[in-house]
Amino acid sequence: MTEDPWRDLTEAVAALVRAGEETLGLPRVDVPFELSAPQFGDIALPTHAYAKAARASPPEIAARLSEAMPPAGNYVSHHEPVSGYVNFHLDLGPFAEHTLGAVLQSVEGYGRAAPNGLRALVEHTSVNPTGPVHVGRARNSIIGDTLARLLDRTGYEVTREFLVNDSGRQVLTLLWGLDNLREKDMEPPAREGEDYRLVRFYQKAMAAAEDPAVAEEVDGLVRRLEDGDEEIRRRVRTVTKQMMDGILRSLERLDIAFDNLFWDDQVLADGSAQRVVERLRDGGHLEEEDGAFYIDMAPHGFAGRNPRWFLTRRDGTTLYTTRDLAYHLDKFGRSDKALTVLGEDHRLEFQQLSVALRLLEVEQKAEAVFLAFVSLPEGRLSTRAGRVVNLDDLVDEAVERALLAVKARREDLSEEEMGRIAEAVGIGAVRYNIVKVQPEKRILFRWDQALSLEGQTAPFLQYAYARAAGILGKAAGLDGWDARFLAHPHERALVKLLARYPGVLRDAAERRRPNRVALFGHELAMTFNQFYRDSPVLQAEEDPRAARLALVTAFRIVLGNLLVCLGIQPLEEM
RNA sequence: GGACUCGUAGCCUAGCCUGGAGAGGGCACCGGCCUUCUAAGCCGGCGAUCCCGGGUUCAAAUCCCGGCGAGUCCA
Repeated sequence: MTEDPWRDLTEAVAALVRAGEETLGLPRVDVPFELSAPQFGDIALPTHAYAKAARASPPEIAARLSEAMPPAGNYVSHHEPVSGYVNFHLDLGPFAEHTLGAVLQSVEGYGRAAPNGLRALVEHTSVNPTGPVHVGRARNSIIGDTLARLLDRTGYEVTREFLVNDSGRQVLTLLWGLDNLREKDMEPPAREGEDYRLVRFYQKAMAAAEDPAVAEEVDGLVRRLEDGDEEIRRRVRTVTKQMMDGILRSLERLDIAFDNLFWDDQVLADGSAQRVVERLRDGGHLEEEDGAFYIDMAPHGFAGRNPRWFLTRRDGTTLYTTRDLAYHLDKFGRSDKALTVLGEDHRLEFQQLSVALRLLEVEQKAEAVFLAFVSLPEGRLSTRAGRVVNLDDLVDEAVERALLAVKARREDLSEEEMGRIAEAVGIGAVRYNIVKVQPEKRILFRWDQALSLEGQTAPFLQYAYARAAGILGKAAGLDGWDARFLAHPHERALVKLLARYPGVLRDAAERRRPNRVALFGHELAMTFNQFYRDSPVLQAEEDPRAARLALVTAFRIVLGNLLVCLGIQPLEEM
């Protein structure tokens, strides 16, 4: 049984409405919705939908319906008709008791659904290992990691996976660079780490590959790898591993980690990529042109400039798409839900992949979340062109700014404590500023925006958490409390938000909108700040004090859970 | 040429799936609040043709159609 106090309330309201409908002989109408304006109560039912059947005006219906319903219900103190709506008012005492009780009992478990017995595989980041993580890639990592956390909380057994593309042209171009370019001809690396050392070879090699002779050599490497040349395979793996070390270390600092790295060359080595091509060919789904195989997508509703989806090149080598197809089949064998976080440039390809999976008569469907690009004022991010903002630099800068802020207000803390807080604030700010924006929305990267520490940001939430922790640290603990002593509008608002938290997580997970959690967190923290101003806790009379302490305790638990769900560290002080 | 995504105050953004009560938040700007639990905060003010046009509906930022602009893709 999963705790969800808000659902309990809406069900109680629905029960009243059902009773009223029955008495009046009205058809059943769903969805009581929540209110934006508190002066109208807590939950409202618009009655316009009844108008036709009742042959009456909404204000009349509202009046009759309110009259016909039982005057109160579970968690509902009363209701009244107001110009076409029935407004329900929650009975704050019992509802607060129910909500706070649920939070205090479940603690970290509050907002977490019971295991559903299903395995979810979340693939994210999966960039070509050709250079350090830049902010565009990091958007994928941050949103992917947050989605994984959300699915975990909605009951899935989650695996986080990174598809390492170690058999594509890009990586082989890098390998060519290592064989043919000299380090002493290059600028020193921008930072420490193998990824920063190697990316210079990649950039120069890509430039060199403009020359057809060089491109020809790279093609040769691609062919040798596909033909099973062990030496090439081993060397690619070595380079890729070095690069991945740097990439994973950058992400680790943001508390982003993977359960599994899937090495792309595996589907070549074990023959599964070739087998997929054969299966499609045997099924009669492939066409051929000069030895290259493709699926004609035109019958499947694709009408672009070129509706052919190629699986192999003329020389028989596979394309990225083919390997991805084989990889998906592998994923399906290991999971009940396979979700991939992709750049929006993969949209069409993903649809084509889905068609191919259908042709293969695979039952499970691939799911994807698409992200719009992050760009700089001077253009798209490009590792190849060196037009990037590296994640490491962004994080360093954020932590540095956070450190200045801590130093300015907390001279009492030790250097070490200030450093710890700055790290959590800086990293939190970076994650939050990225995750708060809806995935489909394009981001124009601006330093001041990415580094912002005020307003709708992680430190705003962390600060509210620290304030709550501060109060609780000074209180002796929680004995008996009576929720009926909560009465102030801000207390009511806070209880309602705490009650809604489990539903918000579920909704964010189902709709793949992690930004909703981030924005809900802001609302929660903002409401707490108002409560903090208006309702003194420690100095209050005994009964309100106990009730408010329970509220603050519950708030700290819920905001803490929310922050962890966003990969942001809650801070006891800041 | 075709397809998909986005368009909400000077700037950023929520709401759109599932249509309902003066379109919610943040930044910037102006004015207030630290002798009481941390001012990374709070309160007030300024600021919106919800891209444009049509349609559906008692009711449209939200649904449908047609434009326009931006982004992305079509070995």
